[in-house]
Amino acid sequence: MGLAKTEMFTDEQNKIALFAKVFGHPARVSILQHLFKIDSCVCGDLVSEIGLAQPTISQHLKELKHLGLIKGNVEGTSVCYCIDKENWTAMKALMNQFLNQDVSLNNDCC
Amino acid sequence: MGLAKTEMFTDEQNKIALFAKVFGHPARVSILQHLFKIDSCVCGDLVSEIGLAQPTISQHLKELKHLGLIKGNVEGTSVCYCIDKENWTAMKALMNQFLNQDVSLNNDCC
DNA sequence: CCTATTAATCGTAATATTGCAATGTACTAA
DNA sequence: TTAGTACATTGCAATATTACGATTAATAGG
Repeated sequence: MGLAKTEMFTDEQNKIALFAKVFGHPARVSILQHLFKIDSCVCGDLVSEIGLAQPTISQHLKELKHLGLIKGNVEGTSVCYCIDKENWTAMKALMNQFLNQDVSLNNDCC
Repeated sequence: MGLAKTEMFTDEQNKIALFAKVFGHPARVSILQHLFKIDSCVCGDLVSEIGLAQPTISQHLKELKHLGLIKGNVEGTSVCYCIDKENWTAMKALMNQFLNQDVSLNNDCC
């Protein structure tokens, strides 16, 4: 199928999965790290920095933008992309809640 | 293609992507949350709890196990799955490092 | 206007993921 | 031994993802 049955899960579970999915490709991890590092960016930089073809980078940027994690505005012939701080912070809170579930329980059956 | 070019990224980036990918499906998020909640589990519980077919759950468990996030031992006819605390903690550290990148920079170009 | 530059979009091939029916395996109980 | 239970594996159909060449759209500079 290749189609997740999202209707049987909670909104929270689906939201966590959506964010995680976008981090599930090293190119997008790399793009985000680069945006944090240089704190302002254009697409061209990313193409030479990362080494994938321009349409491929553009597509990854689109996915990140679609989830609201980055935003971009046109600056002449190039586009300036950067992290959307507000949405990043909200995403971080959601993910931390999931990741920081209490691990110190007594499930010593394994 | 459908094939990520992992060789052009750092080990860290690939590792983050691998963990994120496994969280990129709501069924696996749900399984992990359930394992945390009841703090000991068998597969049958999950099948009735989550509502996907038994082979599907089994496959998701396999992926979680492959990354070391859960472990399971056979208990008679059933299998007891639970969170692998040590690996979970290590994964958490890696993901937090990625998620907690400093957001308070002055990228006010956007 | 014409041309160069930059990035988005389209189209498509290769591969991966999801889900499940059918089947297999391993153990338990009678 | 036989039957039942619990889970894993196999095989396959439907769909999604990744990557990129070719093209398009938008802007800048002459």
